[in-house]
Amino acid sequence: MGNDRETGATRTVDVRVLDDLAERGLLAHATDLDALRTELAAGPITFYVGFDPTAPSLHHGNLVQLLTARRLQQAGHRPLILVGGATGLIGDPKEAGERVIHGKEVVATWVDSIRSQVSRFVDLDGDTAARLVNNLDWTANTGVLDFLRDIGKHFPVNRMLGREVVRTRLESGISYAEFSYVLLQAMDYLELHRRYGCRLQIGGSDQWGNITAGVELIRRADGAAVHAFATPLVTKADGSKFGKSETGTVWLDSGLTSPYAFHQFWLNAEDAMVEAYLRLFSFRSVTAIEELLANGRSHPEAREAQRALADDVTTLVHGEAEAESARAAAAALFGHGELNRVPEKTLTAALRETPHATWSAGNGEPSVVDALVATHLVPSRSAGRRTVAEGGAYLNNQRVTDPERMIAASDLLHGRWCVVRKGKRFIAGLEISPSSGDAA
RNA sequence: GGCAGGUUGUCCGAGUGGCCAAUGGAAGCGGACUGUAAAUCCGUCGGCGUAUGCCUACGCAGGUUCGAAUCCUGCACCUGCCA
Repeated sequence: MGNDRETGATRTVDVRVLDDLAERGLLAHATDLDALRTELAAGPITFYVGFDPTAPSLHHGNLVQLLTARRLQQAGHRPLILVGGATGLIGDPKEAGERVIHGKEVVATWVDSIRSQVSRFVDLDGDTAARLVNNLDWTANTGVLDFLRDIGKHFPVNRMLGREVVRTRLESGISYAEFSYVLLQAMDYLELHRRYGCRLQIGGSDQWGNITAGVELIRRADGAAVHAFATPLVTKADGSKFGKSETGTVWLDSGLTSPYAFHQFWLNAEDAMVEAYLRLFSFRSVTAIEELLANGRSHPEAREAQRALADDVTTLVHGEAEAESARAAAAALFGHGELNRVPEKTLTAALRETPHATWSAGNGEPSVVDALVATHLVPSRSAGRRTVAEGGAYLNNQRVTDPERMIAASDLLHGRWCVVRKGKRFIAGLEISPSSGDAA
């Protein structure tokens, strides 16, 4: 990359960024690519990507756009990361139906948490420092008349009605608020274009309609030709949504999805898709990825590509230390050695990474079903009994077939832990704590 | 506006008075095989529960009946034909 941070002189840019993005499969839709390539090569440009606060955290799907912003920044361009304090109050229309509208205070707290979350993916200092923006700053004081005259006047309703989402929602119903969402997002681009000279918007392919609306608004309102491209929807090999059936949404917030669970998610990527995921989510070069896969083909059981993917993405999102802990925990728990040979310190650290619970010895010996329920591996005692009946329950990696099987002191590893497993890959720790105080 | 048909479990879709928590398919979950992958095969699959048990459920509200997803009445929504 041709930046010369040391001298602080006129920055140069990596002229190959766009080709790299294309090679990684990151360009699902785009406006005039040749024009964009020329402009990106000519010097640093300002671009933007936006996220609406619909939850306290972003999830793995948002990562594609976030990392694409990072790639563009590393290539010498200036990111504007928009967190939609205004658009989040309205809601982007989706096919499933009208969104639940959240309280303003709630959305405000989500804006805050997402702003801090987003910060770790871009560089906030230096020549190409990223800037965090909030569209509430320019919408909050916009009067409805000005909005309708300056923005609304540029939107033909017949065109708006032709949009795919709107068409499907005309059947089930769509509120005026959601119908108007596109105007807000288009206005964002216009505003960022005017304020910061923003000339490129990126986003997920589901945002493409909103994105092009902004490009068009800028053309109509300011007569300027700006750019946009959309990243693809990440899918599994069969075309279904990636990350849908695993244990719910894969959040970037470590309080919602633990680094261990996050690491496991990537580690379980399908063989057929792991190369595509590496291109999309890792910062390894495409040639390095190809080499990694070529080397792995002779011994796929080592799943080197999955490990690289899980390590890379976990490091990006949670940092090297957390990635290392997650990796070490998996090694200890999924290793083929005896669990009681795992040193106490390692075992404790590993189980602390997984879902874990404490059982007070004062409650008597827990049964296997108790352990499954306590660690939330199953939602109820019935489900726990069913799991045991199906042969899917393990205590310290030994299958348990009797639902009445009690966990005795002799079962405990290092006198306090037992490793509870459901199926092949769901592991949890149960710590038996001596009933402090009254007993003993 | 008139006539006809529909509304069933996470989804699709059978079921026309008791044997119905409801055939079948998909998804999910577990097992076998593997590699914490895919495919395949097997099992499981409303909730709770130690239980031959309890609760909730066949659009909504009533009714008939010992007994209703199934029959009757009203209401809501969807589909087709006619105006």
